[in-house]
Amino acid sequence: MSAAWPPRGARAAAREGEGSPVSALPASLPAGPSGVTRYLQLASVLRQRIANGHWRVGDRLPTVQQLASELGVARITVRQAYGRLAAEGLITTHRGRGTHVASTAQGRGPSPALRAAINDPLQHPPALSIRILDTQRDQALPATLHEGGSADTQYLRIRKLHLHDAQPFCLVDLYVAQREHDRFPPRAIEHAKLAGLLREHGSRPLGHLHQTMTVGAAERAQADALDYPFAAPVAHVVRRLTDVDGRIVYAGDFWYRGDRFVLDTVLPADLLFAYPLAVVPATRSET
Amino acid sequence: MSAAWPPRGARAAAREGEGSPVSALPASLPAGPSGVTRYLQLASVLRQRIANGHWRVGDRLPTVQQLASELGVARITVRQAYGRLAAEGLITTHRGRGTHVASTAQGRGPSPALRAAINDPLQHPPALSIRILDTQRDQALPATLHEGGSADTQYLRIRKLHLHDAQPFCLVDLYVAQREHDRFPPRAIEHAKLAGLLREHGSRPLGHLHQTMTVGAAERAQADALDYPFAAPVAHVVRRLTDVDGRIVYAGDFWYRGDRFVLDTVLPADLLFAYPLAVVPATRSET
DNA sequence: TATCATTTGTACGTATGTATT
DNA sequence: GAATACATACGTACAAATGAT
Repeated sequence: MSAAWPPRGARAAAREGEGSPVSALPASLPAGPSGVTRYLQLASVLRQRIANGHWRVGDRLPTVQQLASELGVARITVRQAYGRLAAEGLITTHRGRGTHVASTAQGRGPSPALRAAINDPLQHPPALSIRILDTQRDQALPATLHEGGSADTQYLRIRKLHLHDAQPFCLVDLYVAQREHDRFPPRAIEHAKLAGLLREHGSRPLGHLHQTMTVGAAERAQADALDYPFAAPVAHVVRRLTDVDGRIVYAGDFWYRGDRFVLDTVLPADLLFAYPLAVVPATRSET
Repeated sequence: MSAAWPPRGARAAAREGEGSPVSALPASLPAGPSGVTRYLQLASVLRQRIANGHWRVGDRLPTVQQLASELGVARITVRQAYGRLAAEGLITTHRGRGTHVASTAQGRGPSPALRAAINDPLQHPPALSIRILDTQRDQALPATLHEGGSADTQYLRIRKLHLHDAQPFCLVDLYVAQREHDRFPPRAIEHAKLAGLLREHGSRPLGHLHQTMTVGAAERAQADALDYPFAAPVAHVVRRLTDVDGRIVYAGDFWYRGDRFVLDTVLPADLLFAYPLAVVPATRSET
C-alpha cells in the first residue's frame, strides 16, 4: 500500500571503516523526493538504536562531528536530529562533555507480556486494554478482505485501539460476521480477543487463521491514533479467520507501531517440508 | 528550537458521510515545522481515504479549490498532493473534468514469485539469485543468536545479498555450523537455500525453525546494500534452525526492503488452540 | 593556575525546496 | 505564474563549557 518508496539513486561507498569518513548521502537532495527531512530520518535511526539496546542508558553517542562526517551531512543536520531526541527526553547534551543516552523510554524491545499480547490469538493479558473507537452495523466485507474464504452478507465493522500499560500499540479496523457477533455477551469485545469469543460462542467450528504481514510508513490517521511520528515505520497485518466451511467470520487490518511490534513464529521441521501449508509462528506466553 | 515530538495537534475527524462528494477531512493539517512536507501529509490523508473505501474507483475527488479552502492551504499544495497520488497511479487528473480515483492499488506489492521466494524455506525460484559478499571460517556464534538452542563451536559466517530479477530485496548475515556446511557440494550455497541443503546433506534430522520479525528504519549499511533510501522502513527477521538435538545448525539476521517484503502465514484452528506452539504461516507457491 | 584539545552551542552567508499570497 | 517568506541543509567560523595535562 504505502506506495513504493522513491528509489532515488541512493548509492554510496559502503565501507564500514572505523573512523574513516564514509562519504554518503546523495548530498544534493535536501528533503529529497521522500518529503521527510534529513534530520528526521537520522533521528528515527538513532531512536531505533536506543530502543533496541545498541546504545544503553549512560552510553555516549558519537560526536556531532563524527556522525556528520560518517554520514556525509552537515553538522547542523546532526544537531537537529539530536535536538529532536533531546526534546523527546531520550538523550542529553552538554558542552564539552558530549551527548549521552538519558532514557530508553522502554526496555530493550517490547516486553514479553506485549509480545504475548501481539502473538497469542487467545490470551488477553491484564495490561492489555481495548478502546472501541467506532462500530457500524450491516456492513459489507470489502473486496480486499475477501481473499481466502467466502464472505458472509452482513458484518459489524469495528475500529478500535489496543493499548498495553495504557500505551497504544495497535490500530485495528475489522469486520466480524454479524450473526456471530450477536451471540457474544454484551461488551465482550472490549475484554476478550475475537478468536476466543468465536471459539466459545460461535455457531460453527473454526477453520484457519490467515495472516499477511507487510511493513510501511505510518499514514496520518495511524500516526495520530498511535501517538507516533508521521512516516515512521509500522507493521501492517491483515488477518482473516474462517470457519470449517470456509466462511470468513472475521477479517481486518491491524497497524502496529514499529517500536512495539514483534512477531514470533516456530516451525517444526516436519511441517516445514509440507510446504505450502507450513511455517508455524508462536510465542512462549511467559518468561 | 524544535517543537515537541508527538503531540502535534492530533485529532482525526472520522466521519463517514456517504454520498456527500466533499468529505470532511481533518479540519486542518498540523502547523509549524513537522519535518514532513505539507503536501505529503495531505497526500497521506487522501491515500487512506482511497484505501479504506471512502472514495471508490471512478469517484470524483474535491476540486483543488475546494480542498484548499477547506483545509486552509494554498492551491499549489493540493496540486502537489494530487500530483503525488497521480504519480503513484491512484488518481488521474484531466483539465475541465476533475480528479478521479483510478485504482485502489491494493494489489500492488511483491509479486507471487517474490512472495514465495521469501516465505518458502526450500524453494529456490529461477528469478532468485544469491550474491555472496563475504565468508569467514571458524567464527563463534554471537550471543544474540544463541537463544532457543545450544551453540556449536565453529560456524561459517556468510554475508550475502538476495536478488529477485536482479533487484536486491534482502541482506543476510548468517552463521552455519561449519561441520554441516563442509558436507555440502561446492558452491551449493549460491544456488540452494540452506534449509534444503541441511535437510539433504546434514548429519542429523532437523528440529525447529524459529523466526522473530520486527520492523525498523534502514541503517546506512542496509540502505546501501539494498539500494534503498536511508531510514526507509525495513523488515528484520532473525531465523534460527535447530536439529532434533536442539543444536543450532544455522542462525542469522535477514533485512528486507519494506517495499519488497510480505510474510504469509496460515494457522489451522486446532493448532491455534494449542498455544504456545501454534500459529502456521504459509504461502501458496503459485497463483 | 594556566594551557590545550575536545565538544557542544551560536552565528553568518548561501542555495534550494516548500508554501503563502 | 510571480513575488515573498520560511525551513532545511550546506560550509565555515567562533564562543563557551568540559576534562586532562
